[in-house]
Amino acid sequence: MKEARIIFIAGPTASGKSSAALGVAAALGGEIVNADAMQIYKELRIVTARPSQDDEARTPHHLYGALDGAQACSAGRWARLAADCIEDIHRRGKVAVLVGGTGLYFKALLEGLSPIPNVPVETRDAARLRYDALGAAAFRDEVILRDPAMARLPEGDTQRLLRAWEVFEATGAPLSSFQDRPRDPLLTKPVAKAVILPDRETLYAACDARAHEMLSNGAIDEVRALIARDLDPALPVMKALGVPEIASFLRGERERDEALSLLQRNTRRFAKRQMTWLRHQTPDWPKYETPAAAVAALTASA
RNA sequence: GCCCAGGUAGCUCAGUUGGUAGAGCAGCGGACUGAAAAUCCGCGUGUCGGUGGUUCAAAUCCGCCCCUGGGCA
Repeated sequence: MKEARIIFIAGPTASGKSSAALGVAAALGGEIVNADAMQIYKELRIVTARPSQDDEARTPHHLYGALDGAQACSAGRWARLAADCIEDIHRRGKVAVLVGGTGLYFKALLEGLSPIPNVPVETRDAARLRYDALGAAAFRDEVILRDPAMARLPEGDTQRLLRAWEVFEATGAPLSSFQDRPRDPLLTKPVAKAVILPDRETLYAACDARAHEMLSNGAIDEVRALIARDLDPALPVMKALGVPEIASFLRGERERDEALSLLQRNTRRFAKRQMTWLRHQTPDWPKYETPAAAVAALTASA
């Protein structure tokens, strides 16, 4: 592990991975790179529980608040940004500590994504229009006609059906034909990995506490400001946990307490999904129950 | 102490004239290839308060006991 100058720390929300990253970076002389799909947008510092300005002042942080919410990030885009960051950090002679909860992002960097050309925004919009025009069932039929392998997708899986449709529309080739090709990893250097998987009860309590704290510490103003921008509701930033819940409170559709318990529940469910993903998709990553244990393991042989 | 009303899933409750139980919420399991904090798929998880009795059969009927509300003392 001594030669690993890239460190990945993954874990569900509220598992303490940010503090683990700080610990590792401090011990090894590292810089931190965000691997979280929502913390990359600049609008939501509080709602996405980004590292504090103090933390950022103490240790260099990258890809936090790096993009405007008016644009959509993607696994591919993030992976390229992250690869560049890692290169820069290494040029400075530091260790790159990547930390986040978006498993797909780590996977995209580590294993690469199938080589699919960029789909223009217009095509993406066209997919949505087509979906609205045809309805879920007929849209799925059309996708399967173009790419029979997509028959595995249930009618309700709008996001993947849209993706299959737009890739065919943009390239004239079925999505599965790209997915069958070998992927090109963006990283070839050795990586030390850790997954933080806390006890379920502890994690849920942390989720609840975090949501509560957010709401009393500016999350509402933050979401109000975001809404004022009047962005396309389909944009990722508009779907960050906390945005829909708080927005409905701001519209007067529910009480503050209701919004809080809804946010708490949704946060717990999200954490559960992350745990499932991490359990099954990272079989060879060492698992730790606490951030401290992960830090200890990652810095032990350094 | 007496009189009511209740004790059924983690919670709130349904449960017709007796046929070993079901909703909502919570929860659990799983999938995951460029919007992944997304998008989906699946699953009732139960000493029906306890104990005797009636009955072929009791969450349902009867007795006693325990517990929780409320009322009267």
